[in-house]
Formats: sequence, C-alpha cells, structure tokens
Amino acid sequence: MIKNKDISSAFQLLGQLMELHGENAFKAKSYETAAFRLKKLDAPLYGMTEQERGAIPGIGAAIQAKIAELLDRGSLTALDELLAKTPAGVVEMLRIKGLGAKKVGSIWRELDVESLGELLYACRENRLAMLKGFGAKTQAQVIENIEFLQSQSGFYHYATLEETAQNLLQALRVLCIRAEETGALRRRCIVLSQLDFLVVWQQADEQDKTDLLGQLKETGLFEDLTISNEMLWLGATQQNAAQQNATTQQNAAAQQNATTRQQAAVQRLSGKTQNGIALSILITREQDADAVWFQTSSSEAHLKALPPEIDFFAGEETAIYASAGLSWIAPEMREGLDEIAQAATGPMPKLLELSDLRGAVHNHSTWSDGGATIEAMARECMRLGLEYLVMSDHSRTAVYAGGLSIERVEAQAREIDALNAKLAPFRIFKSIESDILSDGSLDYPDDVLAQFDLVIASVHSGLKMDETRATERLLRAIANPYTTILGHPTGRLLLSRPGYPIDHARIIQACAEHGVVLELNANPWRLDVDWSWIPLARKHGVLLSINPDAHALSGLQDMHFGVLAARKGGLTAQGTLNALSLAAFEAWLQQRKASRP
DNA sequence: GCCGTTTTCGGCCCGACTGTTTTCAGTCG
Repeated sequence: MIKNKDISSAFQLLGQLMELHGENAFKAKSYETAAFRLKKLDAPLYGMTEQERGAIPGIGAAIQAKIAELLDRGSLTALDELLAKTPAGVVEMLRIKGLGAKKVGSIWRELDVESLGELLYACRENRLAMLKGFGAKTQAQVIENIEFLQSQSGFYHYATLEETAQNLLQALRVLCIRAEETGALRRRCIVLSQLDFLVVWQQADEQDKTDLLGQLKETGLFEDLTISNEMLWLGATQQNAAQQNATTQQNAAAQQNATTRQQAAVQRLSGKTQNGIALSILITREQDADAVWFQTSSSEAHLKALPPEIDFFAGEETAIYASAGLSWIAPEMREGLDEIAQAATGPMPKLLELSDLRGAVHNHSTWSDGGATIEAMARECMRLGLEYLVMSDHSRTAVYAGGLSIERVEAQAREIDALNAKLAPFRIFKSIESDILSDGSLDYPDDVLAQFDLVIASVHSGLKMDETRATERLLRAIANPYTTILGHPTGRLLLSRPGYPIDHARIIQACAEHGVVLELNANPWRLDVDWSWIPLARKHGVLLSINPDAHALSGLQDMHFGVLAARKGGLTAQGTLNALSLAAFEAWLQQRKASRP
C-alpha cells in the first residue's frame, strides 16, 4: 500500500510543477502545504476514514479526492499530465539547492536547457549569468551544486535500503545453505551505492549455479541478473598487485601454494533489485566462505592496515584476526581508522546497542513543528521502554517552524509539569533547540535559558559561512554556559547538502573544555556529527548523544540509525549521554548546572 | 486550493538572506 511519504512527495512535486508551469502560485502552495502536513502524520492515510482525512488541516475536498486517487490507483492524473509536459531533466533541476520552481522554469524556457548536463554546459559558457534574475554568483553556485549532485548520484541512504536488504537476505537464506550481507551494507555505511551479499550454494558444479540463477529469477525480487566467473584476490588491492607480480616469477610449486592461500574462485551474480538498486551476489564454495566474507566486508583501508601474516583461511573471523594477533573487530568498524592498532592491544570495547539507550533527547512536538503532542511523544517513549524524554522544540527565531516565544516557553513548562505528575516515574525534561544566531549567541536572554533543564544549540540559518566564520560561530555557542548539547554540528543533509565546513578538531576541543555534549543527530538524512569524529571526541572525553530529532512518533525510531552510525565510530554505552539511566541523567544535569559561573 | 469568517470571497506563515537590481524576487529553514 502506498505510504504517507510517497503521497506527500507526490503533492510536493505537483505543487512545484504547477509553479514551474506558471499556474496559480497560491494553488501550488496549498499542495505543498498539504505535502508538509501529510509527511508529519503518524497514522497511515490508507487506514484512515474520509472524515479523519478531512480533519487534517490543509486538506480540503479537492486534496482529499486526490489522496483517494493515489490510494486507489497509486498515481495522480494531474501530476502525470504535468510530468508529461516537463522533461525529466527539468524535474531533476528542482533538486539543485538555490534553484526553486520559478528559476528552473525560466532556465528551461529562456535557455532551452533540459537536463543537468546541459545546464552545467550552459554555466561553463556563462549563459546562465546572462539570464535575467541570475548572475555570476548564482552561476558559480549552480555549477558547484550540480557537481555535488552528480558525485552523489547512484547512492542511497542506508535507511531507504535497509528493509529491501533484509527481504533479499531472507529470500537468499531460503534458497541457499548460507547467505550473508557483505560489503558496505554489512559495514552499515550511511550511504550505499549497491547491495552486496555472499551465498554458499549446495553443490559446487556449474549446472547447479545456473539453477540458482533460475530460482532467484523466480522469486521476482531480482532483475537483469547475469553471472560471471571471478578470481577473488584476498587482501588489499595494492598488495595483491605486488603478490601477483611476485607469483609469476616464482617456481610452479610456490605459485601453487600462493594460489591456494591467496585467492578464491567465486561466481558473481550482478543485477538489480525490483526498485532498480544495484546488486551483487557472490557465490562461493563452502570452504572459502569465511575468507571471502571477511575480505568482501572489509574496506580497502582496513585490508591495507592488516598485518601481512594474517591468514584468511584460519576459519571464522575471530580465528582470522587471531592469526595476526588481533582481537575480533566488528564489521561496522572495518574502515581503516585506528581499529587495527586498537585490536592489537586487547579485546575491542563492547559497542553501543539500541537497547542501551534509556532516553530520547532532542524532540519536537505540536508546540513548534512536530506532528504529535508532548503526551503522545511521552507515551510512545514509554511504549519503547525508555525512561525519559527531552522536549526540545524550536526557539523563537525559527518562526517558520513555530518557534516558541518566551510566553509560550513558560506555558509549555506548565504543561510538562502537569504531564510529569501524571506519567511518573516516566520523566519529561524541559529543553529547547535554540538557534545559534549568526554571531554565535543563543536565542533567549540568560534568565530564560536558565529555566531549561538542558539547551541544545543548533544552526538553522546562514548555512553558507566559510570555515573560519562557521567555526567561530560554533565556538561562541559552545562557550555559552547554558549550552548543554551542540546540535547537528555541520548542518549537512546526506546526498543533498554538504553542510558548512567547520574545524572539527577545534570544535571537539572546545566541547571538552566546556563540558558540552556532541549530538549525533540520528535522522538518517543527517547523521551529523559524522561517525568518523567519534574517536577524537572520546579521546578528549567528550560525550555523544544519539538524538532522534523526532518530529513525529515514528521519528523516535530513528535512534536505530544513530546507533548504527555511532558503532562505526566505536562508540560505547559509557560514551553516550542518553545511555544514562534516569537517575544518572538527572544527576549529570545537576552537576552541569552547578558548574555554571 | 484552503480557510475562515467581517458567511461567500479575499487573503494566503515569517523573516533573513542573497544576489540581483537599483527596490525586490526567489529561496530557505
């Protein structure tokens, strides 16, 4: 059944295309408003009665009918008609930051440009800058943004592929005697360009492998599958090149030995999933499976850093690592940071798990731009087995998001007090996501900031600063005695916006000095701060907080993705603020408050 | 197209920022 997210996207695009084609701007706007509302709904639209749908603000008779059409047919006539008269490349241009529907419309009509590639070319010829309403700076920005988009094309957020990957793995496990995730998927990389699996098929002969191909096709889950034979060299690519050269110069016996030790014969099934995502399934012999799994699930950098004496055929992964005097390293961490040096000194620390988290920090409610009431959010946390909820609605500068005036901050505090009396021992903490203004100051006077249990300081505007200014801005916010947590430090949106550049090392240093916690925003489109900075943060004793930044009940589940990313950086429960029990969290907050000047 | 009444059409979320233009349109959060 069509999901709310897809219905929302359809209305978003409908509104944009209407604007692009010069139709009534207010009409277009109402579709975009509806898209915004629908995205934040928790209950699936297909499960709602007509009355319930009509009660959603921004949804009138016409949009209701269109929702019904989408649920019924899976598509929208009005949208299809607009798409039919808009080149696909023009629709793509809507994804370029800094270009809205109006500007894309004039690029298409005035320059007769119909694709990203053509637009890039037009920019290089300085034709965009000549267009009315555009100039040299916009042109430079457009070039930069198209190049960014192109560099990210073919990648998907981990979250959008997770369910598909699990379904495929299950299907493979039914058909094969062994099936595993491997590659970047097994390392839980935050963006993926393809799904990798490894399987052991019953028999080793050619006939049977063709049969597997047939059976996979029958499931209907795979498309365009082709099979090829491969020799998989074990170890880093560069080392292999050297080994390969050496082998050719050695005698036959040595070569025979090297061959059995250092490569494995595999067959590769390449193809796509039903929804067009690239796919690779390695078929391996049972006796090679552990070696191949280890090889293919390690990054190149990890392989390169392994001691040369490592024996890929030592057995299971613990034995493979042990053959080089290393303790087992979780697949998520096999990225070639410093995990191998760490594994040489003893057992690796136990990585954070979702079940370690005891509270949800950084959440929005209907008081600002969230979709659920505080009470509903609290009850959902209770259902998830959490002990506390930190409500951090937007501050007053974020007018677009219904940021709270000082009066509304006080009114919300009274509601939280009442709820705490009602829901005890569950606890709701009073917080705010305070905008960091362009000079680095926070959004309320000190006496208002002092009323919160904790303050999350985040940047939401002026995202185009250079590294020096952006870093200074954050440093000032970190030094503010009321700042408890630095929210989404770079403002990036994975695959769509790189975020402003900052000097991470200085930011982490400052967090350490001022006892400020670093947010790992768990929204799978952010995952900001990047996991690769966790080791440095931990080295300086800076705590991380895995924050869902939930704008609806379902958003609380995003902590799962935050935990996966945190594990890549080697985070443990001890290094995580919201792994503290309610009592310990309260004590920690007390101590923080006491340390203020 | 939605909404909300000043019940039947007029106004439509807000403000900053940016780059263009020379007073403002478009975009963003």
